[in-house]
Amino acid sequence: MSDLKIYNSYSRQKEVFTPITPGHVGMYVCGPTVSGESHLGHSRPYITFDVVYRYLTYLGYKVRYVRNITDAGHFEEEGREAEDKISKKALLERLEPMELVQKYTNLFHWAMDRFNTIPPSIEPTATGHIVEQIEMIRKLISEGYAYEVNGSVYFDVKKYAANYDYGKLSGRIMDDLLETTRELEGQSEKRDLADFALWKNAAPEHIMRWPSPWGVGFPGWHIECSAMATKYLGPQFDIHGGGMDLLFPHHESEIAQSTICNHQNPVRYWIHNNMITINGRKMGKSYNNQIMLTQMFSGDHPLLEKAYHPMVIRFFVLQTHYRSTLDFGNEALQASEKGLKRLWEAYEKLGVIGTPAGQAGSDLGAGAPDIELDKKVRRLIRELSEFMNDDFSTAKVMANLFELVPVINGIKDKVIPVSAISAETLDLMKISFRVWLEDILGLKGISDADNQLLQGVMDLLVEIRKEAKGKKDFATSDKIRNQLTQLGILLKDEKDGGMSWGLA
RNA sequence: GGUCCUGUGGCCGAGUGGCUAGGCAGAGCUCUGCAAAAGCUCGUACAGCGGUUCGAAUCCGCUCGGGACCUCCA
Repeated sequence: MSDLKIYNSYSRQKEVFTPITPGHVGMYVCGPTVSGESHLGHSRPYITFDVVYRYLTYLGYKVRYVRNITDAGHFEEEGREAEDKISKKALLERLEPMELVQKYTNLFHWAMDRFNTIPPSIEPTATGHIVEQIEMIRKLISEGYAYEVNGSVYFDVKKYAANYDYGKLSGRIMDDLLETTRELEGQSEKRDLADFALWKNAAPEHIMRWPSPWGVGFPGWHIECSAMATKYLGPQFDIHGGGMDLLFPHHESEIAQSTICNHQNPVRYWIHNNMITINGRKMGKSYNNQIMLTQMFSGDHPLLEKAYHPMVIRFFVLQTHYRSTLDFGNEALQASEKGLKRLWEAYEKLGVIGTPAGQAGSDLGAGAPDIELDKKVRRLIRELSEFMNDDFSTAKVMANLFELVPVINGIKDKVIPVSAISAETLDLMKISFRVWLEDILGLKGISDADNQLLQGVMDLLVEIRKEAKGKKDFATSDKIRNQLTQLGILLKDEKDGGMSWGLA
């Protein structure tokens, strides 16, 4: 169906993508833990996999995209009581646990919408799949790979490692794991330090709790993904994505659980995105260096020089390869902002080239065809697919789109005659920009000027200014432009006598 | 300590051994009533030291620096 190559974290090499069921793709991506507000770091996986989803769809695959909401809260915070993060905070904020979870889920959805990410096909919650998780744990016990102690159930990693390749995904060596695993609460009841919890007995103060065959408790962190992925995508599916920080232990454990339960390796292609760093360090709770998305959008954070539009962040993320780290910085963000504006304006100009509105039509025939230019344009467009097929190289895709910008501006400003490129090439450019910019990269313009009323008022002002300019009444024309500038509206004179405007 | 990744011009970043990625900032020029925008031109960067090679940012070794995971984590 395509020549798409994906870097598979499991094999550590690029592999040609071949779906299990021809024409269909099952993709699971680890979603957010909604015990708190999403920060800038969270934008990376969801934007990355949104583009993966969009591209697979563009290639013609019918994709079932499953992304979970972790709302059951996790535990085992070192040194503390086995207290659920969510329930603890709930007490502080005097909210019901589910009320809190709902609040952050809504906030997450709001941010994802602003990023223009397409909602997943299914967005299952951990709390909504307690039954499935319990069922899976039962199965693991009956298979002999899990054991119960004091109302908790653990996965027997040592036994699994003896028969399967535990640690392959994360490059871990079993012997090292046994030595380097830290002392954690509840460790004593495990048979081995490397074992992980499938079900935890809930202490009395623990608010989130469900009855189970082993008593009242709550599910372990890794089991939800295995249970929900199996339920909606089957015992083996095509793509599993998530942040690199989830490689171990989360994804390694998922493989172990699912393999025992379903008797096959659950995932064909593992895709992991790299981290967003700030001053070279990963953004994360433990580092206390996070900038929340609400703060990014509002500019309300000491590290932010200004507010950044969600599309600027999306652009920023896509300008680098998903497997590289991306370093946060005001200068870099502002570069993205200007870059996006330039690209988007060129895209809008492209839309009217060759039409009566954009070109007078009189000088359309002027100038000889520029074979070289035509070839260059076609090459740049052809390469877009090649780059994307090479493990989603969005950075290169954008570089090529930028190389087309001077061509578009040149034609618009009549530095390059329209006739330099063939009508077919012009059409190809128009279609390509729409498909790549909007459909695949999922970008949108930043300007909020889609207001009918404002549009009408601006048309009027532009009209008056044109008249003033015609009479060489520069006092009036400058007044209009300067006053608008103060209001945050940039008015620009075009080469062809027209005027364009946009919000600064 | 173990495993792994990484070090590119002012900033962010592509880079498959030989063919100036790209964006932003900066400089000059053109266009323009002025401005903005736009167009053209410019910086010869690859942590350091060795090695392999006709040729290395790209492969190997060492040194120095940064980071990730091993604990919740996108």
